[in-house]
Amino acid sequence: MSRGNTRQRIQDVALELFAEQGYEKTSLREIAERLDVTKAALYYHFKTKEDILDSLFQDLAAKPTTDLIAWAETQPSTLETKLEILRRYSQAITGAAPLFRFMQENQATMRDLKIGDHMKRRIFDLLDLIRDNDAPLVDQVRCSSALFTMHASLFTLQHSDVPLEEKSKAALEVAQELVTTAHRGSEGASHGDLPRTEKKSA
Amino acid sequence: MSRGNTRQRIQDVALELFAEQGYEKTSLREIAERLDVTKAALYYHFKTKEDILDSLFQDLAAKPTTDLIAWAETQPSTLETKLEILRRYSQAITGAAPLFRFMQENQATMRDLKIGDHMKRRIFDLLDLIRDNDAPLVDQVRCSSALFTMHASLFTLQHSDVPLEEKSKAALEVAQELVTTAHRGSEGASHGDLPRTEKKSA
Amino acid sequence: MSRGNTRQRIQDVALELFAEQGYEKTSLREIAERLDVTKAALYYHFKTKEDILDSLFQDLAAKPTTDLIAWAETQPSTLETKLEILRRYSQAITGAAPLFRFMQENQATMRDLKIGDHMKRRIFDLLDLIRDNDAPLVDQVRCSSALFTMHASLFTLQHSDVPLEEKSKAALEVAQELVTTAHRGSEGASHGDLPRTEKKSA
Amino acid sequence: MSRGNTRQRIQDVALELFAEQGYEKTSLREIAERLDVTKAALYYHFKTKEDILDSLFQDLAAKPTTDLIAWAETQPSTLETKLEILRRYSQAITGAAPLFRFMQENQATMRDLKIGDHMKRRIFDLLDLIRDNDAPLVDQVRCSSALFTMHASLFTLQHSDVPLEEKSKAALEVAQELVTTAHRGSEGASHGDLPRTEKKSA
DNA sequence: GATGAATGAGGCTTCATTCAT
DNA sequence: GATGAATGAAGCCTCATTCAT
Repeated sequence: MSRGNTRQRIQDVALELFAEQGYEKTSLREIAERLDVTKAALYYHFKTKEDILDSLFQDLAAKPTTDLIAWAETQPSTLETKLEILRRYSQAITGAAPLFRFMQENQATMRDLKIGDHMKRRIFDLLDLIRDNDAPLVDQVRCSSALFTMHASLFTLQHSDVPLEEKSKAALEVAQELVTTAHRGSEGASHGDLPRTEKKSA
Repeated sequence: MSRGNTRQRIQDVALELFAEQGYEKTSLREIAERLDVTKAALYYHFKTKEDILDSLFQDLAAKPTTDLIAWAETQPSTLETKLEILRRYSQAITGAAPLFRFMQENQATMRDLKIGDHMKRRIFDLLDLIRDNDAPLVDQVRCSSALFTMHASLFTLQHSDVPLEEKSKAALEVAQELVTTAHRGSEGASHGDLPRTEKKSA
Repeated sequence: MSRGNTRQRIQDVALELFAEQGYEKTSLREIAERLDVTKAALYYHFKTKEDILDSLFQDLAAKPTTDLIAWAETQPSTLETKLEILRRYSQAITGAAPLFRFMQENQATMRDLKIGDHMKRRIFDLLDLIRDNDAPLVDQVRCSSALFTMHASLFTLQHSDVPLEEKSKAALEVAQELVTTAHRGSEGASHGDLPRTEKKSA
Repeated sequence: MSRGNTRQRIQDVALELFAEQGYEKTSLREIAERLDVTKAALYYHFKTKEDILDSLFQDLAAKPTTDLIAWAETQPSTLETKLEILRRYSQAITGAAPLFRFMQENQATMRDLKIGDHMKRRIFDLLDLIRDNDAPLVDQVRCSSALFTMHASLFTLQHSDVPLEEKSKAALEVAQELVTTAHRGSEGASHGDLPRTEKKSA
């Protein structure tokens, strides 16, 4: 019956509960009960509670974000690259939505967790690829905001009627618009026409 | 020395610790020790742990946001009004920064707390005053994003060198820009002069 | 009923159980049950399990041994002094018999405990006051043996019929004899005949 | 490589860890990990944790001590015999040093272990062969002390610079001296002045 | 206005052991 | 000859809360 899949099942249930209730409020007892297994069984598969979370991070978020950053670092720092970074990041987030939701909503907790540091570093790396450190503060905020928009729009608000994918698409659009504006700004320059990001969707 | 101000001191320390470490990870023991007082003393001033948090909310966030919403509801739903809402909200946030930071970073926890509901309601009220429910999804995301931008820019990122007030100002600017874009979009078409917030950085 | 004496009662029961069963095999649950109190109550009075043991050490063994060493350091390093050290140490041990028995029988455990170090240091201090570092190995062993004799004779063997005080006295006597022999040896001296330790009593 | 020797390797590692850390604090997990084997493998070779210890006792200590006692029982109860017993016991101890060290340092634990009883019996048997039950208490303590001296001198003190064998030799010498003194005393008989050790305290 | 003492619930973790394969 | 998976018991500890004083 419970063949080799227990580890996976633990991860599934844990992610669900962590995302739903938060890390602290989810006890190993609860996870175990949900799986009809003893707490000790969890410890056969994972060394600590934090380890369960770490494994989720490794399995769901580590590779995509690492790959994205690696790819981005080989690209020229053009607007097109930045927009593509956002698009790919949007995909990464959507592909591991519950985990990213968890991170959004448990930031205080994350500060003492290994994955807190990991993620922080990665997000800063992304940010650095998107923004220009010499640009005016407003432009930098635009870029941060681009990232937060994607995080927050998906999880914080529950336009429950709208499917995730549409929200994701809309968030990406707004994020790209923000980065475009920032990019245009830091380039200095005069160009008659506005960054009509809306064109894309037209 | 510690005359009638113990209640206040409890609030101060609690807010500091809640913001720094999160709600769950801050124990009453810790608060009491910091004040050189017994846990039981806390219970003389507050009925429960959650009560301490609620009192902070009442004292720091309730009035400003309630007032803001009340005021906003008496205004016409013009772009100017919306921009003013953002400005005032920016002030409210900055005036109670640690508390808002706490909310940002403890969203999962907030879900089971009274003030979680309170704040959620208020933010949705604000959102409703800013966005047009019939507008395209992208515009709605712009408006949400405006709010999140103000929340997130202040607390999540540590441009530690930049003073809070400048960050606050920049965030407001981006937020207003987002709402302006959204507004322009939902109004359909023709409007002679854009609220070119970008001018400032020019 | 349980007025201010709970702390004391915890110590009493703990010492009894630690001595009887060993440190690891005595659980806080057991101590609590014996006192008809909850485990949490123990934690009101002591920060950790180890703390209970430490407090016993402080209350029963620290002062006597510290005093003894302090006194001994003010004395000349004569045989009389050494014999008096043994006498006083014998008293210290007998006065805190269960604790010393505990130490004897839980040496492996003591290695990871704070009091392990403390006691080790103290015993080595005593040893240094009794033996001569330049003396032949045999004499050094005599001195160590003197100390061990007092420890071991009291607790390891259960001549259950013989009262503690007589055992204590006999052990002291043997210990003093050993140190006397050692002392005579290190004093140089020429004695054609074998180290007839027996001479001493002649 | 690891042919039929796994059982042996388990014993080796277990003895090392038991002696180093104590019985309770050494877990089967730790032993298994050191051997790069699963805990379950240990159970193929031994029925319980205690069984591992017992096997060590059987393989290292049982035969030598049994033989020693058997031999001693065939001998006349002269001083020479006693001194020879000590010599042989010294060899036994030195030959299984880690195991004897373990016993020394885990006496509390040994009380609930099968080998605790075994060893206790054996040591008492030895003691009975060495001492005279009708002798004065002091002489009996001398004999116990002789045994303890050999145990303790080897393991408790770390004259780390002195090689084990020299310590062993010195300890044996002191032990023999103690027994000699005791023997001369219990022989009662005619020697002008008794070993009136009590004089000292007079 | 606050303390001292205690509780009950529950947290994470570790252990020796089992058993089907 | 050994593993993989799991269990049940128990360990230490922390927490929010209560209440008599």
